[in-house]
Amino acid sequence: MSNDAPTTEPERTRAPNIRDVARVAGVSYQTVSRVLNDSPSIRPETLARVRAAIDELGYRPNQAARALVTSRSRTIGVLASQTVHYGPATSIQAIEVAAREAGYRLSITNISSGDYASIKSGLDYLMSQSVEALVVIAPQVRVFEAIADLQVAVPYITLESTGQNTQHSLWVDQVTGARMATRHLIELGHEEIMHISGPQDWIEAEARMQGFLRELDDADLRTRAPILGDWTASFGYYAGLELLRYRDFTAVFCGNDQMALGFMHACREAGLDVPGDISVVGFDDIPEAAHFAPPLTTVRQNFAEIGRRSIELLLGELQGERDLSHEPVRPELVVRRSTGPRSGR
Amino acid sequence: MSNDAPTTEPERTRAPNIRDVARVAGVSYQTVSRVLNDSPSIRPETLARVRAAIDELGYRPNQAARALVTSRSRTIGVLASQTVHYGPATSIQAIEVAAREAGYRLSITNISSGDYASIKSGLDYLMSQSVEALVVIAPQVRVFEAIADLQVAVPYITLESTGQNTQHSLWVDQVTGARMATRHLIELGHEEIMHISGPQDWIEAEARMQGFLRELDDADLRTRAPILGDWTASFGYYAGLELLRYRDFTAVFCGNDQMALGFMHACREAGLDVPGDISVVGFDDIPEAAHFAPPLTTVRQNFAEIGRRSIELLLGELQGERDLSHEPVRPELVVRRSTGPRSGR
DNA sequence: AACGTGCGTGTGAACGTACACATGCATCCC
DNA sequence: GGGATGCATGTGTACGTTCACACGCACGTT
Repeated sequence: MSNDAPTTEPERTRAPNIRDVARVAGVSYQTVSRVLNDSPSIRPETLARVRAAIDELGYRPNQAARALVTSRSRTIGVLASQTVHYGPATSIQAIEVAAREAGYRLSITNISSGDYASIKSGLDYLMSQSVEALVVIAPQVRVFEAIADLQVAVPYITLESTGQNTQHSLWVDQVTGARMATRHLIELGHEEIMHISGPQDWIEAEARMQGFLRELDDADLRTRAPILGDWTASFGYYAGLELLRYRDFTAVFCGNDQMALGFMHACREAGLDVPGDISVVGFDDIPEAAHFAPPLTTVRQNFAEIGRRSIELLLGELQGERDLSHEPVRPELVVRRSTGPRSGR
Repeated sequence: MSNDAPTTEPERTRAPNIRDVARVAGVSYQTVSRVLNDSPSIRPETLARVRAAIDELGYRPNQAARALVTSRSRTIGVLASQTVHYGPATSIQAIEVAAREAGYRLSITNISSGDYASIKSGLDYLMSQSVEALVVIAPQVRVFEAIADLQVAVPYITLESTGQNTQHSLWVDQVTGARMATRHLIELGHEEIMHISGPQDWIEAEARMQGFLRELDDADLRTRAPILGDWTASFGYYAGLELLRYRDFTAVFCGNDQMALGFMHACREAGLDVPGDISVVGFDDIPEAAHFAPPLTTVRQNFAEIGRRSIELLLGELQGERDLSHEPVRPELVVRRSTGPRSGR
């Protein structure tokens, strides 16, 4: 049956072993193991022989076996919820780069919904992979319950904060960011300001809303109930169509850039000028925001920085450092052309 | 030093074993194993006892040990390159959902750059994780060399195609999509059409460019050298500023929606109306495209569908199916308001 | 000359699980 | 009524690796 050309094909039945390598190199398997783990005490000559054998056989260490005996997977778990979004995706990218540089890999799992079972299942999977540390980019409130319930035994960090779990959190100060955005509008003379928020069970959405409300409060301006959206441009559009029927406001602070885009679309359709008639501020500063019509004033979050630092902290904790002092990352207001002084209506 | 409250903390030294569970349940470890693997022949009573023991100990099967002995990881590897982009991210999301439903998990690795070493390293990692199948969403040309060189022994599928490796590819027909976009412009009377393309080593970019050129050729229209961009809105903007100094064209086909956004921004700054003075078509139909100014005519790709089907095919192949007949997915032209008849200049 | 010391290397165990096989027991058929 | 059959469960072994320890050897020291 073996119609294959009778080349040097070595009976492809099973992947080469550490012992196979040892046999070829003429050493014991332990010596091979030492080579793999960069042991210092090994003769250069032996090292070369082993390396040659590895190449010859195309040997690749079996991670499962290694993980089994060491209980170290050299893997960092990521629990995410919306990897399609620009922010999380950017953070994850930075996390991967930082992890890779430290010799770690990522195991990413998405939770399908924000409910408890889904979160627990995702966390469960990561723990059973024996990840050594955990980054949580699933900004739903229930995540914290799940982490507590499962008695997560590895260092972990969440990329958002409810303000209570600061020890294990690293976050862009959303409240401050929202206040900056709101103050900017106030300083331009706006007094009737709307807020289109994200979903209520998102920590960021809640924080941005709080910042908005507090800043208005401090300025003794009327606060009005924010609209609860879903982060999409479409929602911003339809919310805009609705809101603009009354036009009892001169500025809008949107929970993210996409909703701001949709809202500005609605403004155009209603024949209103941004910023002439209505000022709009977004949040996130996605790369496209600079090219909206008009270019969007927004609050920049350094997602990559957050990702990098989370790995830095986690790695430190893995090496026994206990001093996890970290401050919230300050966001930055980027003023473009979607905001202007209140029109003299 | 242990200042912890002396609660019922159960000597946290090591995670519970399959044998620990067996001891508690009063059965052999093999019986526990059977419960874990849904073996049919087990008494309901025993089953319940084992389940109870599992819950009591908080036992979680060790995936590394399991993978070691079975050589099955129940994991599908994903080699990606730009998970920040909407398309890949959407596909990955769909892949994860489909994989999860089939009891599989994902191991995603990003290649840091398009060079061979980076691709090989990523592929290497996935293979050493003993993934059972592979989805490649890294649309760089060199990926195919790497797959061949490493003699990837598991079923794999690439989410793009060079036209030669159709057996292992599942793809949206980019050429047809580009032709549809171009024909749309031609039918509107445009004769001088520019193309702002993606990077040359991206398979999609190349295919879209080919479609564009062929359609122009079929219509006996003048073809001109496409601009090679980098997919970003900023590139579209600066390319637009440059191109509009001459204005020797009346329509632009952009390689993706982001570049189209940037280009339209440049048009506004140059005081040109879209579509009055210049028609613009994008590619991808990202969710924001419907809210651009003006809403963008573009070519929709069903990224989620592609993701779903890739898992379907892979799972079929894992179960021995050899008939991997699959057709390229047809894209769809979405006409919005960024295109119009050629102005009578 | 005997001895500790360090280096380079080898031997036995262990990690936690699944598979092949063996066992005890009840049931069925001729 | 005795052997074949099926069910529920238990025993040995293997997967590929690392860790703790043991070993032999060439040093330099006392």
